Amino acid sequence: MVSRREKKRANLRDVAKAANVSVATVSRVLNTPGVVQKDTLLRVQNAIAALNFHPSAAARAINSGRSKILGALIPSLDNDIFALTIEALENRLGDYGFSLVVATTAEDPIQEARKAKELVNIGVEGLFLSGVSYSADLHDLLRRTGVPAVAMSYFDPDFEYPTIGYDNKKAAQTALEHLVALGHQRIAVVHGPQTNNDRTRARILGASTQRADVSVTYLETELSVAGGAEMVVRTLAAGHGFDAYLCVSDVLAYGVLFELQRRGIAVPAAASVVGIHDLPSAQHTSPRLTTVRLPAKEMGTSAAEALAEWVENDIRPAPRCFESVLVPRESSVAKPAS
Amino acid sequence: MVSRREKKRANLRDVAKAANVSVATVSRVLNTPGVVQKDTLLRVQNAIAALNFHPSAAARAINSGRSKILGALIPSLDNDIFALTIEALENRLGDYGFSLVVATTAEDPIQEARKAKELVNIGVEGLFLSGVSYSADLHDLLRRTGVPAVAMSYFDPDFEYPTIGYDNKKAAQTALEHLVALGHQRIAVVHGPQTNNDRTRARILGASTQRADVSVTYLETELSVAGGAEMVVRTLAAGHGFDAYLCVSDVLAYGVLFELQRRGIAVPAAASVVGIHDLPSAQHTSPRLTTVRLPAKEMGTSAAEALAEWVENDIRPAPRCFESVLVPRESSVAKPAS
DNA sequence: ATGAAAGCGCTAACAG
DNA sequence: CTGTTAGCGCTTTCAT
Repeated sequence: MVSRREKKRANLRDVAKAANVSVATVSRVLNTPGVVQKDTLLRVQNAIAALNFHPSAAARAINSGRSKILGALIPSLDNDIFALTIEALENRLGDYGFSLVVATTAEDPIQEARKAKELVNIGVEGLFLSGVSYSADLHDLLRRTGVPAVAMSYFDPDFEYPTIGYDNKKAAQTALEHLVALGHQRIAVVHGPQTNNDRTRARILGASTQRADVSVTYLETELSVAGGAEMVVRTLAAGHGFDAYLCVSDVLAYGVLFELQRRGIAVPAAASVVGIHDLPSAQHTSPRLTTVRLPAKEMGTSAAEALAEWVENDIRPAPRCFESVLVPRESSVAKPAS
Repeated sequence: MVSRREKKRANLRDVAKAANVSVATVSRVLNTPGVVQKDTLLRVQNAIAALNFHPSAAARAINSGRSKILGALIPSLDNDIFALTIEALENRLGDYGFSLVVATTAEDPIQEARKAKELVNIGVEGLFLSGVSYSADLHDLLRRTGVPAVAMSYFDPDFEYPTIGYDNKKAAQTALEHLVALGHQRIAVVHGPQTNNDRTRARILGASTQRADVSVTYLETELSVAGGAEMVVRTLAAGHGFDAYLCVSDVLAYGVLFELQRRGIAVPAAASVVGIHDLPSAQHTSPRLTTVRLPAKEMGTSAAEALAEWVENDIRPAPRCFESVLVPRESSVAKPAS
């Protein structure tokens, strides 16, 4: 194996020498090509190509104070929930010349703060947060360093940082109202851990009703397909009989749907199931999943633009709320008169 | 809003001044604390804390030539297939002090080469590749720059770069043999696009048999749940009658399973379905999905260690092949005698 | 329009 | 054990 330091990369000086100009000129053709004479420009560009020169990002960063790197703090990649958003972020950021470094936090504030610090230390110019509940440590870090940050997946115009997300409470409300309108009265709300998860808490808040003839039972489990399945096993064992399951995430809904079917409980005939998110596969389950669509991709794209503009042009983005919309499909149906 | 450039970050010199030592000493307490005297050490550390000093990654990189950043080129985050691996990569890399920047390529060699170049330009010290088929451009880039790279999701001990993955052909073979052993004779092999995807090609190769009494039909579709579903719609419309569907990825299997059920074709009674991968949710579908387990997480962890060691200690990792194992579940069953 | 030269924040000899 | 001093590769005045 050849050593990987065989021939060192060409640098500004090399190019300057080759093109018979000063390093300053080379730097100019790189950054402000407009101000250099046509023929020198060409000569330098040729030298650059010939030497296969690529400016060192580090050296550039040290001078300009710009790393062109943004960081994203996300709970997990374990499920599709964030993957779509991350992909959208990365794609849009590319257009702005930013790279994205991803750090997972497992929804743990300690880890979140630690990873945030690492990101700042490697020089990220901005941060994407998931939700608005973060530790005092993270808060301090952001204040001290002044690193711009936008929070995604949540909307709160009063939050310290711009939020680009959706109204989680309303989304859950929409789902619940759908179920109530369908005549369901004993409703199970299946959700993930509330600790450190403001999205979940907001959705739980939304999944409630004043109506006396409707009972809502809140069931906490792991935020995963497995968690949803396990919840069904547990409620059935406890003898609960629910008309409908409102799952605060599609991932949970999948688990609930599958497990109900496995137990011979027909969906939607014997129980309705609705989710929140509208993951790509929600329209392919059998029956297809009724859910409230959260525009993960659009949100990612928008957040990317917002933070890029902020970092690049110092224009602080306005908070933005994407609408969530009910997508009625076959997993929910009117309760048969009993 | 306060400007984010209010008070400039403290630097080495500031700390040196505050601690009444030279910059070299400060640098030492940062890198080789062992060699500096106890009390000076303390003094410097206090100054560091007091000034809230954080070394500049860029400056460090420019000197040491080390960015402590690794890049990953992956086809997509759209489905769970790579998400688990990425998460494992990121987690393990953290232990080595490396950050991970993720770039998606949409399985397009042009994009792959472009993103690889970007990654190299921002100074990544190593690259994670997905599979072993990459463009001449990428190849050149790697040769020229000498950036270490490991290829994941594929095993080929003769590949130019170390591969850390699994035997895709064998995995498909395992799945097919399972189906054949069950007595199935008309088998549909559902797969994603072969173009630029060596994993898919290898699996297709594996999903074949010499037996004259078994017919295998290859069906190409989009690599997604939607693709699997659409395939079923198409084959049914064409009047095909298959005993079993061998889906070269769980994602496809989900789509096939769901769509068959929607059409009233009972799985496994009327048709068996098997996948490859064993995604976390495969054990929760109804019926649970028979699949061949590919250890995505372990592979990610291992690849992280391999590349970290290579970059850090210049020890080129040996190729590594993880075993795939059949996980028989309820979606496949012996063909009823007809 | 171009060049000379002074750094950016840090590491790494080399002295002491 | 600690300080001095060169750079690393680039951007940026300030001259010319």
